[in-house]
Amino acid sequence: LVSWNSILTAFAQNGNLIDAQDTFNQMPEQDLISWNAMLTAIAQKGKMEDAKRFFDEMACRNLVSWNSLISSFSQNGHVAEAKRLYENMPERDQVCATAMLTAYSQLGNLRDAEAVFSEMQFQNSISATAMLNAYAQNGYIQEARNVFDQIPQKNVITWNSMLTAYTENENLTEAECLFDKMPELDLVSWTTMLSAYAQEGHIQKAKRIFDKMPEKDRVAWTAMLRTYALCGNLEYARWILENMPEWDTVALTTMLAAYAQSDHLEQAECLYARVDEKNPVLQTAMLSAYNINGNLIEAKSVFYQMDQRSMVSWNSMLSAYAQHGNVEAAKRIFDEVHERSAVTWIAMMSAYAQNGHFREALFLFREMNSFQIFLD
RNA sequence: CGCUGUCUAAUGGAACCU
Repeated sequence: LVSWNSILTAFAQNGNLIDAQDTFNQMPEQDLISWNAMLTAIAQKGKMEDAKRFFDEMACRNLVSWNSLISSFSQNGHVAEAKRLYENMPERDQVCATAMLTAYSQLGNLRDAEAVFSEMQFQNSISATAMLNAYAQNGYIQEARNVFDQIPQKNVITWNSMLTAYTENENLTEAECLFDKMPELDLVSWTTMLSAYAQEGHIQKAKRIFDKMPEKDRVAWTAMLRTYALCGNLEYARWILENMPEWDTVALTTMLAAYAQSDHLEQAECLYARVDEKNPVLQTAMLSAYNINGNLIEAKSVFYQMDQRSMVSWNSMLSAYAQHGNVEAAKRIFDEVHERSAVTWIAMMSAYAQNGHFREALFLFREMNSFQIFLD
């Protein structure tokens, strides 16, 4: 049973829902762990209606079942639903409280995050770190630091969180100071520091960090690639790409964007052609590379080749039409798209504004507020 | 009897608008 559950979990973590489902159906017996693993697999895919139905069908549930469902709701942006479940739970533990805390924080709702934290029966270092991040992400560095100082057992994640608190708030001096004091450095610590230097334009320092790293993963390589891209050194950026052990979508999109933003569309095309497996994210990156350079025809061609058109690709097409003065086409996309983010709304508003339709832009702005779309 | 393994919460890189 344990091995069956391991297989099930492995599929779930790869996002392979079909195989996970097969495994679940084929195993000789299922225990609560199997049900929970299956629930998580469905929910992580964002199929929240299915997840809820599965949850309701479960013969018995434990805290993990509840926590899994609640975390998934909040991670998929349905914080209100997560909150409803949270308040109806038979009992609560630190896991779901921490998940709610993070959800509130990401909505900018620091009050509720604080409330959840202080109502917790036992605060552990994970929940405290989540609170630290909540303060930091909403701009309260000193409060974050206070939480940090009060955590008795700090692990690498705690230290990394404080490091990010400083770098995200552009306090490089404090970040450096903290970095030097850290008892242990992992990939995240190094990469955080590297990106901080990159953001401030300290290319040499970033490179020095990169060279000092005892080991590097794809994230570190991509961060270094991005560093060179940001300062317009495309050759070094490409060199990094060619030397990284394994390419992934993020590395490739970073390189494509770098080419597109500096008028090297041919290079972008060339790199794109070299990739065998073109996934929707990569296609979207190439599409917007064309759009940045005003090539609506090629952008459309990529767009129509895609079998899954993500919201990001729709947004890109919308603003491409707007740039060409075709407000009607932009509006058509806006109306027909089945999912909108804040970016969609802003893109449509500026489509109106850039083409002189100020009244429509204002109307849309009011409509957006009534839909409770919040800007980051 | 004890221990170990399988499910849920905290930190780093990219593409769409401003």
